[in-house]
Parts: sequence; structure tokens; C-alpha cells
Amino acid sequence: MAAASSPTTPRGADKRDRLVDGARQVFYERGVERTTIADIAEHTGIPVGNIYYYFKTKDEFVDAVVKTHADAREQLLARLGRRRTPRARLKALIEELDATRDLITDYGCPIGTLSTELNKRSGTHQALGSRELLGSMVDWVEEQFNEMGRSDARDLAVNLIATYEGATILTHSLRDPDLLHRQSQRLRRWIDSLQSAAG
Amino acid sequence: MAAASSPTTPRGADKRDRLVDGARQVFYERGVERTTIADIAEHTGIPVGNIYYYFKTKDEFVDAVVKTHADAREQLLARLGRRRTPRARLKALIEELDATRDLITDYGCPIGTLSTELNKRSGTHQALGSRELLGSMVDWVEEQFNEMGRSDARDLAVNLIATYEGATILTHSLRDPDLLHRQSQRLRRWIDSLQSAAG
Amino acid sequence: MAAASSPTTPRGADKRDRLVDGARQVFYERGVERTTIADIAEHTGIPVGNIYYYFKTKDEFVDAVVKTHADAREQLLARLGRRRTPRARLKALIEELDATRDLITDYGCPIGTLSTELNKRSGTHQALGSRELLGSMVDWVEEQFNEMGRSDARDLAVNLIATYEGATILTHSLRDPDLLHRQSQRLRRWIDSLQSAAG
Amino acid sequence: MAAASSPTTPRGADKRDRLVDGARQVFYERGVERTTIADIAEHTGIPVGNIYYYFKTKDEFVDAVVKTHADAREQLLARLGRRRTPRARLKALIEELDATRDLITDYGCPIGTLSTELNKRSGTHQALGSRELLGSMVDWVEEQFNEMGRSDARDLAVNLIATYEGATILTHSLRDPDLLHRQSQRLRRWIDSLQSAAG
DNA sequence: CATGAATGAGCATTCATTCAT
DNA sequence: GATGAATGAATGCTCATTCAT
Repeated sequence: MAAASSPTTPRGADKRDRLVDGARQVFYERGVERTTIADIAEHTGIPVGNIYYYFKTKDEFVDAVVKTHADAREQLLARLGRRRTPRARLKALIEELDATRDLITDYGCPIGTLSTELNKRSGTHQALGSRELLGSMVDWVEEQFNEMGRSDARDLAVNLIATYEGATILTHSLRDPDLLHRQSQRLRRWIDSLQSAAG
Repeated sequence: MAAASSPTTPRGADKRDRLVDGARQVFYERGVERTTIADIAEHTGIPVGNIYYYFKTKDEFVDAVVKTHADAREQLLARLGRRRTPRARLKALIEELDATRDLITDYGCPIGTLSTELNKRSGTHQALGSRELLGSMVDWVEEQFNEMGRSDARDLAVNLIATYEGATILTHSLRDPDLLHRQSQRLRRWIDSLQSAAG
Repeated sequence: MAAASSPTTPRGADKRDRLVDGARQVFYERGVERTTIADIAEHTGIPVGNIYYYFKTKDEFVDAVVKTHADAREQLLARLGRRRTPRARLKALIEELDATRDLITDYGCPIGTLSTELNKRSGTHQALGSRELLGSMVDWVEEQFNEMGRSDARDLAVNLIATYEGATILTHSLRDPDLLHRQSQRLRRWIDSLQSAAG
Repeated sequence: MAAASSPTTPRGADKRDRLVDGARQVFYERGVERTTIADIAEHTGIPVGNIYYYFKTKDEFVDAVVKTHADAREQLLARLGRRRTPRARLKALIEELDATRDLITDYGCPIGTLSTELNKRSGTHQALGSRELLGSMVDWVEEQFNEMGRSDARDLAVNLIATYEGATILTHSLRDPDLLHRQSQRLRRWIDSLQSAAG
């Protein structure tokens, strides 16, 4: 009869987390539309009836998964923030992303494919959250370029994220992890090549 | 007694074309998964029962739409091929794509979003056709860079297409057509900056 | 502009016959319910639209096929009638039926399976015709036994037909043509064993 | 707080049983092909959506109904097995079957018509189960004849079952219950007339 | 008469969501 | 809170039948 969850986490939070994480995985692998609540139930081992205690609709699942991605991204950026220079931070970002290239080859960019799917979902579901996902990524990169004294920071940021996202699409479509790796190296060289205080 | 259809088109081809085109549009706007045959029926004004005279399964619709995109791309590349220099061809390609930025802002890149969706569909549907769509685009670009004497033609081609595709994702997610436009300009400048006969 | 059909047959009779015969075959192999008009069209090479010129409904097909079986049976009985003695006629009947045991192993008795299916169809379709099929067979056999002077001719006739029909069911279900053959031999011995003028 | 179902039956088993039994009836009366899931829903009062909680496909219904027939037959044979002599068992079997002649007049032999239909269904559905139904019946009868010391037990068994099955077809087709009754009497006399230890 | 095409009712099946315990 | 079961509105697809030429 002892409490099954830690005193600092709200009751049932662990179960909710399992659900969100399970949904994130299945959404990623099969896509949101093709994932049924029963799929999530099976994947997490939590019965369907119980799931609805935590999530009233499938859309709430989507929101929670989007938030999960946002949190993960925030943590990543926080970790990268510890680096001394903006150039180092940007290159570390590329490195991190490149490290997941095998998953990306199989299922695409978790954020990119989700965004694409949620954008088609609009009408049913506000894709606001998804807009945030990529947007704040661009914002963070922009900050780094600003710190480097670039007046064209926004364009550079868009270029970096766009190049990376596009590479994930090709990597996934052509099932070639090496493609993403080479593109990552190109991006790192490009970052190195940029002047620090010029427009 | 006037001919109902042009002598060069087989009977019923016009209706079939209407269906494929309708499907292409609805797939593009709502996504393949969220599009029902009834949606296509409503959009084209062709009753459901009749649709199945032309397409036996939804997957056949997908195949036909993929083929439509492939044909359109082929025509585009053929048109671009008339330009004198590879550099001019590449810049014209960027120009063409940039011209559709308003649609892309609303619905994303027709080929990119379709590919992404079809990749999640695998198992049910072979995404081979979709693989071709982006792949042959990269191939064509690579040829241009080869003609320019670049030994790193493949990497440059991947970079160009990736950058463009990524830009469509950001443009769509952030609903900002200007973003794609600026990125197009950047790509054109990049093409101009490349040495013609260096690795 | 020469007449395509013989002057003694009504126009289109040949095509109609092809249709009935095709339907008979497909009905036999797949069953009436599982056979579509398109199946008959494909099997006969006559386009669907044209079929409806000869048969307004699927039920009319069924009627025509039943009549075909009735005609064939009549011809068979007429042929058997040429034999001198009733005993010889009955044994020849058994012989004829036994000769088709390979088909029966694969698809059952053409008349028996059709009757069974049509009886389930009642409400939609009056199975009167089908009732005739087996009924007149029994009647003919009864006549033979009558001619043999048997006062229990009806019972004997029922026994003969029932035994044969039942054997086709087992033969078909157990996929064993030998079973029908042995049962045929048993029936012939039984006929031989019957006294000609006893009750 | 009283138990809703008996402790020996799993939860939902009663509803499942209602479904199987309903399906068995409707299959019997209308035939498998002409029975829709909606028919079963209406007949049992269980909504369509709920039915699929118990049976994922129509074929699963068919399997369950076949099994029901197999179970019923097993129970029948077990009951008959209590009789002292094989001859008594066989005669009791005939008696049991004869007792249902009114139903048979209306709908035919439950096992025979089902087998016939399932045999046409092959390709879609393995008629193995159906093969068993009649086959094990023959086997059981064969055992009785073996016990009687007949070396031709197999043939005799085939003859008995075939005669009975054929009689149900005629009875049903001609809508005459008396026909089955007379044939049953004939079979009983035949059994009595057989020598116990002769080939 | 011939034929490809049209039509709509119906069917098996799925699934998000709700309910009773 | 937990859970199996319930529910009904889709969804993709079929098919007998009809129509236009």
C-alpha cells in the first residue's frame, strides 16, 4: 500500500509519462494519423479504458507529445548553452543532430515529420504548438549568430535549420544515413567559414 | 454527334484526369491519410461508385498522384533543359520553385509533404515512387554540377535540394512566404559564387 | 450482313446460350451468391452492359441455369429410356452419374449444391424450379420401379436418389472420388438384388 | 454486487455465446453468404460495433459456428455411446436425426448445407473444419460397424451417412418431412438386417 | 443490339470515445 | 482510479442494375 510514485511527482504522473512517451514513439514510427489509441495501449501496456483517464481526446495526446518535443529541445539547447562561444554551440547542435542519423534514416526528423503531419491536421487541430517547435529552434540559432555580431543572423539561422531539415528529408527518402553525415560536415565547415563581426 | 473527347485522348481519360487532379489537390491540402474517397467524390463531383470504376483502391490513387508529380517534374526539368548553361538551369529551377511560395506557405512542398507521408505509410504502400520523386530531382541537379566540372557535384546537389526542401518546411510551419523568397535568393547567390571547374 | 446464327434459332440465341452456359459453370464452381455478373461477363467475354439485354436480373440467370439443368436431365433420361428394362435404365443412370465423379469431388453435385443454395435464397427467389430438378429425377426412378412391379416404388426411388446425393456430399467434402465410385457399385448391386414383382 | 456471470464462465462468454448461437441460426436459415453482420446484430440485439469486439472477421464467425456444430455432434455421440450395443447406438443416431425432421424440411441438414456452402467458399476460407464435421460422423459410424465385426465397416458407414444426408436434401427440396421419416425407418430396418460378424 | 460508364444502396471493418462496475 | 466492454459514426470497397450513345 506504499505510494508507488515519488512524493514530488503528482499521482499518476509516471503513468502519464509512460503514455506520452509511448505515444511519441508510435507517432514517430507510424505517423499520428495511422496510430490508434489501441496502438498506444498495446505499446505501453496500459488498457484503453484507463488511457482516457489521462487523455480525453487524441488531440490531447498530440499536444502532450508536442510539448515533450519542446521540452527535449529546451533541455538540449540548455545543455548546448554551456559552451563558451556561439560558434561552438552551433557546431555542437549539428553534432547532436547528426548523432541520431540512423533513426532519421528510418523515420525522418521527429520534429519535421510531426510538424508536416500536424500542418495537414489543421482545422481539426491547431498546429500552433508545432509551429513553435521549429520556430524556437530558429530563434535560438539566430541568437547565436547575433552574438557573433552578424546583422544577417535571421537569414543565417533560417539557412542552417532549413539545410538541416532538408537533409533529413533526403536522408529518410533515400534511406542513406551517410547523406546526413556529409551534410552535417558541410554545415560545420560553413559555420567555421563565417566571419564573426561582418554583415 | 460531335466528339465528346479529343481524338488523341482515350475515352474516360478526361474523367480519370479530373479524378487524379482532384485527388492530388485534396491529398495536398488535407494529407493522404485524412482524405477519404468521399472527399475526392465531393471535390470532383463524381459519385463514389463511379470513382471505383477508375481506381480500384486508394493506393492506386496514391500511385497515380505520385506519377502526376513525377510527370510534372519531368516537364519542368525538360523546360529548364533548354537553357544554355547549367548555372542558368539551376537558377531557373530555384526561380520556378520560388514562384509557388504562396501555396507552399499554406500547404508545404507538394513533393516533400507527400514523400513524408508516404514514408510513414510503408508496409501498406511501397514508397518507392516517392523515393523517386526527390531522388531524380537530386540526380538532375547533380548532372548540372557535373557539367560545371565540379567533382563534388553530388554533395552540391544534395545541398541545394536539401536547403530548398528545408526552407519549404520552415516557410510552411511559420507561415511566412518571405522566408522562402529570401532563401531562394541566397541559393541563387550561392550558385553564382561557385567556381566552375574546381573540386 | 449475313445472318450469324442459324435460321432456326432466334436471333441472339447463341449469345444467350453462351451466357447461360457460362453462368452455369461459374455458379457451379463458385456458387451463385459469390458469382457476380462481372464474373459471368469475364468468363463469357460478353460485356456487362450487353448481358442485361438478355437477362434483366441475376434471378433470371438463376432461372435459366435451372432450366438448363432440367433440359440436360431430360435429355439424359430420354437417352436412358432407350434401354430395354427398367433395371438396365437405373443401372445406366448410376453409371452416368458415377462417370462425373472427378468434377463432383471438386465441386459437388451440380444439381444438389444448386438446390441447396437456392433453398437458402427463398424469399428473394422462389426455389420452385430447383424443387423440380430433384423431384422429377425421383419421379423417373419411381416409374422404373413401378415398371418392375414394385409397390414400394416411391420409397425405393427416394432411397436411390438420396443415397446417390448423399454420396456426392461426402465425396465432395472428403475430396475422395473413390468414395462415390464404391457407393455407385453398391447401388448397382442393390438394384440387381431387388425382386422384380414383390412389394 | 452479485456476480453477473457464473464463476465457471469467463466474462463476456455469455455474450459471445449469444453471438455464436445467433450466427448459427441465421447462417442456417439464410445461408452464410446472405447473412450480414448487421443481420446477426439485429437477431441478437447486439450492436454491430460491439460484435467486432468478439469477432474480428466474418470468417471467425464461421469458424466458431463450425466449432459449435462439432461440439454438439460430439455431445450427441457421447450420449449415444452409453447404449450397450453398436446396433442400438446406430439406431439411436437415426432416431435423433429423424426427430429434427421439421427443421430439416424448412432449412435442410444444418451440417450438410453448411458444408456445401463452405466448400464453395474455399479460397477465402479453409473448409477444413467443415470437412471434419461429416468426416468424424462417418468415422464414428464406422467404429460401430467395426464393433459389430463387419470388415466392410467403412463402406457401410459411408452408406449410412450418405443415405441420411441425401434424404435431408430431398426432404428439404420437396418440403416433405414424411420422406425423411420413411427413410429413417428404412435405415433402421437395414441396420437390423445386417449380420453381426460377416464381411 | 452493343458497350463503356454511371449510380447508389449495402457490406465488412475500424476506431475514437463513453460507460458500468 | 482502473478496466473490459459498448457504441455509432465513419471508411474503403462491392455489385446489381441502369443509362447514354
